[in-house]
Amino acid sequence: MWFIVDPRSSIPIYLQLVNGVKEAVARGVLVAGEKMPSVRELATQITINPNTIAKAYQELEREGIIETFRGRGTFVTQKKKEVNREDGKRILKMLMRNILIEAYHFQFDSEETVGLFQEVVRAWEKEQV
Amino acid sequence: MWFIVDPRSSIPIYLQLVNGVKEAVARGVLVAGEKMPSVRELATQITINPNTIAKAYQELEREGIIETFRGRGTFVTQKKKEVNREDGKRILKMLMRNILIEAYHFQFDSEETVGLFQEVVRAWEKEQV
Amino acid sequence: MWFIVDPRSSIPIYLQLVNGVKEAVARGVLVAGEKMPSVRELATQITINPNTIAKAYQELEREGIIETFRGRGTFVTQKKKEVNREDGKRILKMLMRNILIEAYHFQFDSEETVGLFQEVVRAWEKEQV
Amino acid sequence: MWFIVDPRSSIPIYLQLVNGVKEAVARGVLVAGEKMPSVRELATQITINPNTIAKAYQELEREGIIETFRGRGTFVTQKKKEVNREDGKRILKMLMRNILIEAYHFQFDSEETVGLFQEVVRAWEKEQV
DNA sequence: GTGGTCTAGACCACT
DNA sequence: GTGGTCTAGACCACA
Repeated sequence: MWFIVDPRSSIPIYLQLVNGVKEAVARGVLVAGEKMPSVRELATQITINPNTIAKAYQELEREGIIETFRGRGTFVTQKKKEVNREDGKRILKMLMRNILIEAYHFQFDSEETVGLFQEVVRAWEKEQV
Repeated sequence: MWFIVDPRSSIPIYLQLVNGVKEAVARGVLVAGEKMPSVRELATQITINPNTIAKAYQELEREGIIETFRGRGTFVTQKKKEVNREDGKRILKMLMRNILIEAYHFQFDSEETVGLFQEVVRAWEKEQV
Repeated sequence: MWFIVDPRSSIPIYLQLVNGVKEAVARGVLVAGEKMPSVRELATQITINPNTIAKAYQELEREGIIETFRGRGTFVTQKKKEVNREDGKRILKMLMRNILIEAYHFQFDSEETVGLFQEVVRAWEKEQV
Repeated sequence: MWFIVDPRSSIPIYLQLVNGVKEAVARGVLVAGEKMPSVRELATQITINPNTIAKAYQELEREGIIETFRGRGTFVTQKKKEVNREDGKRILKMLMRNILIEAYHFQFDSEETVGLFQEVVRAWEKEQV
């Protein structure tokens, strides 16, 4: 299942859910148009308060990943959203820079780090549904 | 100076400080054995609550980046710390995976993402002091 | 047809219907005495839950826009309804005030906003059937 | 005071707060950089649950009207935010169109409606602090 | 049945 | 002291 939340993690539960859904969509586990479990359903399934689930869903809706239809439920967004790739590039670059900093302190040099990244990419591509 | 803290950012100020120092060390701006500014000094310099600086230093000490000698001050750690590279590998892989998820939602494919990473690495290497 | 309902919109579908009918009447597309499609008919035509259509018709009847004659169907109201213009004035003023607030946050000044309003009025008058 | 909320209104309390703050800012009652009352403070003052206030503040932050500084409080945004005036124009036009529809049903003709709008604008300008 | 709103009350991280 | 998160439990509007 794509929703494993660790209530003891320092990452807020609702964010774990948001990330989980984003990952599931990115991996193809959740496909466009697919119905999401209802707030209550998911809440009982993973024994999390419904309000917390709702908060996650609202955040996901703001990010354009899912959309809710009043009275009918919540669904993975159909149409590809418009993204600002320049913004994306800036954010990705920052994240990547952070990785290099972390890598340094774990005593990985640039070459090793690039190798590791390629390894992760290969694993990721195999995982795609 | 090597730290710019943005009080507007959603990242806690003390963490911005921690990251700033880690980056400065990684880039070679701060070198092993170098004296860090005192908490009080830094606090007035960047007009941040001293408690916040202290918390950042505490965290940096916990991570083994700096060390404090009572009465003498705080210094960038001399001896290379022992790190568990396996732990590091696990953490780096997770961060890299997250990048791939983010990249997907910004509509970057794997190839572009790898390219971007190599670009960032090259820029990083040039920046080294 | 004169109603386009967007199930994605945050405005409830039944209200979109109400507004659609009110607009059609105001524009002269629907004229006094004209027969409205039956709930059932409309429901299949625009694939909306009949209950939703019924709720919209109920609201329209409450507002005196349409009237139902049992066994004969639903019609756009014939006789001009009596309205409390003072109430109307109050409501319109409040709506207009809200527009000024929104305009401010979109960085339109009063003059521009009035100009825009006049533009909308001219467009509206041309649209009349 | 700029926070009068009617718990019996059909408009959600948190939205009434959002609109109230937007109005106060537009009128100049709240000025850039000014400190907002703390969530708890406002909650006790207007006897509304703190969570509800927090929700309103979060929405206002998303809209760029206010900004929060961790541990210090919430403030009216300093720098003018970048807005998409084209989007604004579209939204304002739609709101204005709705006014014309409402006006029709209250039996105001275009001329009267424009007159009323100008009246509201004049009153608005006088109200500015 | 679906999500949205609200309350009461608790705990925590940050400054 | 500040906002952020979470729970439990309730009520309501919408389809």
